[in-house]
Amino acid sequence: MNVNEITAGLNDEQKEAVLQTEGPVLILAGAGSGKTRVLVHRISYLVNVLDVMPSQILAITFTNKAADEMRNRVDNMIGFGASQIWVMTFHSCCVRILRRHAELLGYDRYFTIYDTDDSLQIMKEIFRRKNVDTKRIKERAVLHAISSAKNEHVSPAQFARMNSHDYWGGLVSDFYEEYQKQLKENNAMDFDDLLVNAVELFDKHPDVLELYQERFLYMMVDEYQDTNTVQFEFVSRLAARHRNLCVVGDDDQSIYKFRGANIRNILNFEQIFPDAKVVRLEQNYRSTSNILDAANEVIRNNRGRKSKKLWTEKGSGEKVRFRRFQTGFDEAEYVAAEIGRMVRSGERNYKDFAVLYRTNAQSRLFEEKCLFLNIPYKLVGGVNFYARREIKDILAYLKTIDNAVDSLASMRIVNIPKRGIGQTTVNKISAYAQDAGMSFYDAAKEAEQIPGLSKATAKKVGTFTGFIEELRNEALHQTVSELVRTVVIDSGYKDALEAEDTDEARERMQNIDELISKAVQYETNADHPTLSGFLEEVALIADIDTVDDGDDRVLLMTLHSAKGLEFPIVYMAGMEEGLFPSSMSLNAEDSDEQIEEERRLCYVGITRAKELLTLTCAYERMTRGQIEPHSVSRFVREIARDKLDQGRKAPAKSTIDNLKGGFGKDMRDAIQTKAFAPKPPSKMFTNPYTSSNSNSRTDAHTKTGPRIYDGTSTKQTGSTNEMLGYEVGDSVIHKKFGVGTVKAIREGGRDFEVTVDFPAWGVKKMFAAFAKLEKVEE
DNA sequence: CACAGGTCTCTTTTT
DNA sequence: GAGACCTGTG
Repeated sequence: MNVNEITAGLNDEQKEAVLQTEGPVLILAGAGSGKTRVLVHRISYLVNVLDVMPSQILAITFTNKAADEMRNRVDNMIGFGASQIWVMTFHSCCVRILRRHAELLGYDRYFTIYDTDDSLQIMKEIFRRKNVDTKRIKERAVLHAISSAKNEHVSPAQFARMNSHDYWGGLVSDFYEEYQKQLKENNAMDFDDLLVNAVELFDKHPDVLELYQERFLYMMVDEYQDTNTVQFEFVSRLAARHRNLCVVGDDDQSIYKFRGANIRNILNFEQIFPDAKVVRLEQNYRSTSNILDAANEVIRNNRGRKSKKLWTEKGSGEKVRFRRFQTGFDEAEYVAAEIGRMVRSGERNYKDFAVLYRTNAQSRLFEEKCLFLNIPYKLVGGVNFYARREIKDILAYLKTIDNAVDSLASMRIVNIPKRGIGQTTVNKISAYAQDAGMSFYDAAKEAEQIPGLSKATAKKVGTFTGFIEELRNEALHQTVSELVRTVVIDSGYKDALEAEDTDEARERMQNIDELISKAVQYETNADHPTLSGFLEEVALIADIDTVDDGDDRVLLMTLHSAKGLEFPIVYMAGMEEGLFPSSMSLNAEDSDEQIEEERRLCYVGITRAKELLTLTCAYERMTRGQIEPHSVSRFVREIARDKLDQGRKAPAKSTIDNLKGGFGKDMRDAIQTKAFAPKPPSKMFTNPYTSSNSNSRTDAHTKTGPRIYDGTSTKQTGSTNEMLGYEVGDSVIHKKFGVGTVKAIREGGRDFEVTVDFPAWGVKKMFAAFAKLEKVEE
């Protein structure tokens, strides 16, 4: 490949960014300006034209998904040798380096990586030991303070020097030190430590730093606006020698301040590197001009930006739509129904759509409506797969096998499944371990010597440690996936779950099966699969990384998760003051700054859309179980009225009225479901775009179209239909099991026990209030 | 020691 | 509304 081939199809600025390989380079890449493309072509140019060895190139991204995508495109473009290029996230890059040199920092190479939940457990233990009243001081607040310190690369000692003058500062210094001590004893690092320790390694061992400085002739950092101070230090130390550092970012898309991102890294790049070349990519290849205009109108309300004006050659496209609904239910219903309609009409696939919102809590409404309308979706974020209890349990076994020093892991599983080892026993072992300066697991191995433990108890503990020792032997000649299977079966975990015989237990078992497939996947992909390697990959995975672009489904996710992605059709939901921008930002002391960050988030959201963008909001929304009125987000108002397609105004109808009338809570719940369910057209909030019900009624494609709630049925008395909205013989939909037929309804106390036959799951008995079944028309 | 039932707290965003 | 934590009982 020659230069012309590599730069073919690039615009002048993109070409410049590709060819400007020497020295510091700042690429200010507006949304949708083709920055990934530039980076990929730049790497190709380095390798194919300048004959740089692939192993001398380091490209850093924030998410695994971004790294994978870049890796694939690089592979396709340069082929042989591409795998030698380090395309990694900050965290995985640091881990890779730290594994190799962990001993120099007093860790061993099998160190474990703690997630936020693990950190919280450690902090809780410290609170207990120090007898701190958790009502007055929150563990999470302390952890947050520690994390901020780490992001600024402030050590416990430095922190103490700077902050010990007041009570809070003194307390945090104290806990910071203790927390670090605890982690080190467990041979564990948290997310922030990975960066901090990598930088520490470089600072304390110049020879190691030199090794990597020599190696990486060319470095590229993506999403530079979201780097924090340690990340900056990491990068700048590595690049100090050859100074071929190319950073790509957009200050308008800086949305991770809460995580320590330091926007000055990008704003001051030219001060830090006075000889930096600056390239601006301002042509947008993603969105129509209407969408781009809306984005520009919103973001221009921020101050202190790098001057930048995105433009496009694309046509104007459709106007940005704005729709306001009575409730969040109506909003979700509208969105889901419209998606369903557009897919059924054949103009779109499900994967063309994304629904973006500010908070994860909003996802439930959309999930429910999608299920209801049989729309395939993938929910990104929320509870991470790897944070689920059963997964953490199994991983704790693996961690104990791999790194017996990780006391958090061994304490977690010593009585899982139940072995008759209670809290008292755990405390005694733990105290013994503390005194002897050993790990929990090592102390457990000496159970019979621990004072206060009965013979019988010591024997139970011995069974546990014996089992772990067996597993260690197995680990020597079993693959990771085999080992997971062995753990699940031999520990009795599987039997315990099966004995429970509940839906929840079955779901947990399914998750474990999924973990096994992930292990298999890891074994096939990794060059040298190891247990540590698997644990590491699993620890650093983000939910967005699991999105497969090939699947045909709607994506539901937060605005934060959507960064870096694009979709033909985007819905931004919950455009309301107090939700977006969040009330937190409105009430904060540095409110102005925080609102600017929210505005950048809004900008990110708008610029995800290629063809059609719909902003939605609700008059009233249920928060904390309470319905509260909401006004339209300032961000919507910042877009000139004539640029918005506002649909047709509809009369407001308060759902609160529907709830009045002295019902008990159960009754109210039952009614509430109905009140929010699709209503007959005559009663409905009518907007030309929400009339999905009348459409789907005649739509032959819909096998399980939306239920048309018959308002007259409330006039009947005493029937289950009135109470539940369905009766024996009806088809109902369940959140998890899908559509099934009601076989029986039995009144039991305050609730109904409903028997439903689900074709895919068999016959289930469930309580109506809990199962939230909804009738579907056949 | 295990479990059930009640109480309290918290919801911004995440590698 | 959901999850963690506490408390009392078997």
